[in-house]
Amino acid sequence: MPDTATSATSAASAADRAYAEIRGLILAGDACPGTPLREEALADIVGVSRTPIRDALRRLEAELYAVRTPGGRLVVANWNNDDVAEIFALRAMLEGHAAARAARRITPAQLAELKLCNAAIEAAIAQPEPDISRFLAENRRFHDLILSASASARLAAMLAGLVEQPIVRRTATRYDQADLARSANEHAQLIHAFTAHDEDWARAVMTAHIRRALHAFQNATPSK
Amino acid sequence: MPDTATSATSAASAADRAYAEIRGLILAGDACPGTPLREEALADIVGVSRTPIRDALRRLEAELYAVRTPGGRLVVANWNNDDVAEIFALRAMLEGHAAARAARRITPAQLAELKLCNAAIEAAIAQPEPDISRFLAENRRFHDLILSASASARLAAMLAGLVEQPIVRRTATRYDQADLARSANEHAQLIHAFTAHDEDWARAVMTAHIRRALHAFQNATPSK
DNA sequence: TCGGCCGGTATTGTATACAAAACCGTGAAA
DNA sequence: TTTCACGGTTTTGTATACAATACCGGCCGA
Repeated sequence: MPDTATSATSAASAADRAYAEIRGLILAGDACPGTPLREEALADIVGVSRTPIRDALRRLEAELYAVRTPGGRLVVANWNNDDVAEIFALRAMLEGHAAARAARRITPAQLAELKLCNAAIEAAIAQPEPDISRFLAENRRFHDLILSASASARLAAMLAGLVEQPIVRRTATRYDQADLARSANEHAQLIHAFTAHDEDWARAVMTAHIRRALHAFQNATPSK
Repeated sequence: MPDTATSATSAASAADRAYAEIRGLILAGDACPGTPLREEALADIVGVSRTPIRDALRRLEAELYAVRTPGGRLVVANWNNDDVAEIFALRAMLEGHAAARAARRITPAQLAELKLCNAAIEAAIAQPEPDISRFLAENRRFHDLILSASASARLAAMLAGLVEQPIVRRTATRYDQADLARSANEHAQLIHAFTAHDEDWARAVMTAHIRRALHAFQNATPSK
């Protein structure tokens, strides 16, 4: 079962591989909250020296996958439901902002690409047995296209650490066919807003799109 | 002439000092946009080895002070007026969100501290010759207090790389006495909103507070 | 004259060695 | 019994050496 998050084990720098692998350990639950992240131990696991491990840990710390104890040690962070809700709230704000910017700047070529992308999404979910992996890949591409149309490197950097593919997956796997169709429909609405270059419309649709995902996610993970 | 941004040269890790020093070089204009940031050269300047320099550069890259060329080299980023406007827009959103969260969670003790802080601000600007340095220090503390009352580590992390003290300084030094008073008045309004635990009010006042700062900044730096 | 190969040089990526500091168990004194 | 100090051990911080790769000049052929 290939996992989009934990793969990418080759053809990148050692630091990138270390980042992906350690992140995978955390997200898979192999390293539960509070587990110390010791550089040498991780170096053994990943098969590289401490230097790229440190690099990876700095990134994970910046994205709050790890937190620093008063003494300077790193441990796996504990994400409660509130943290996840906060991530969705921030995503809603920032992606809403991205959509607003994109509405003003999007080019006909980008718009065409967006339409093709959503067509692919509709194709993936139209079948009796929806292709969730393809839905996820194309969904991600859809949001990335908007982000690049928004032309703000800063926004892209801030969102990079916020879009947790495993969370998106957990949300999407709980979507029934109607939910998936609703998602594609919201994308279509976004395309209309972009075509009209209507910033407010685009922002509102995107915000609603993501806030709906939050509640779908919360229904998928009821108590804890 | 002590500068709040470039000082802090002691009693911290070498990586922290390197970060502060390199950041200072960029913000002071000693390293103009496009200048390559070579690790060894910076190591000589700061007086440490390449290891903490790399650490500092990774942070500066994450905060978009530096950008990476296709080949993996770092150069000083070029911030145009649009970038600065985007920073203010993001700050307005995120600090607005922080204010909303704080309105729900703030404790009486935190509220009292906030009142004291704004009293200090009012004292600093009430004189015929306003104490801008003190205004800046207390203003920063005011915003930090709200951030901590919002109780979101993620929000704090995202805002950390966004609040450019030199930009704030450039804005404040152009404020006349009426502007400074208006700023303190907006803080007072925030305190009222917090006292009433009115999220929407707090968010609106904070958003307005920061968007006004944007325009004050743009008036201070007209063309370029 | 121009475009593409090709080698030296500069620069970053990674590994390792050493220094400094934090953790933790032990034991003695109150 | 509790608290505090101490020393060994573990862990991170920094420096340095080496490897890999990108840059840039010149040279050659068209």
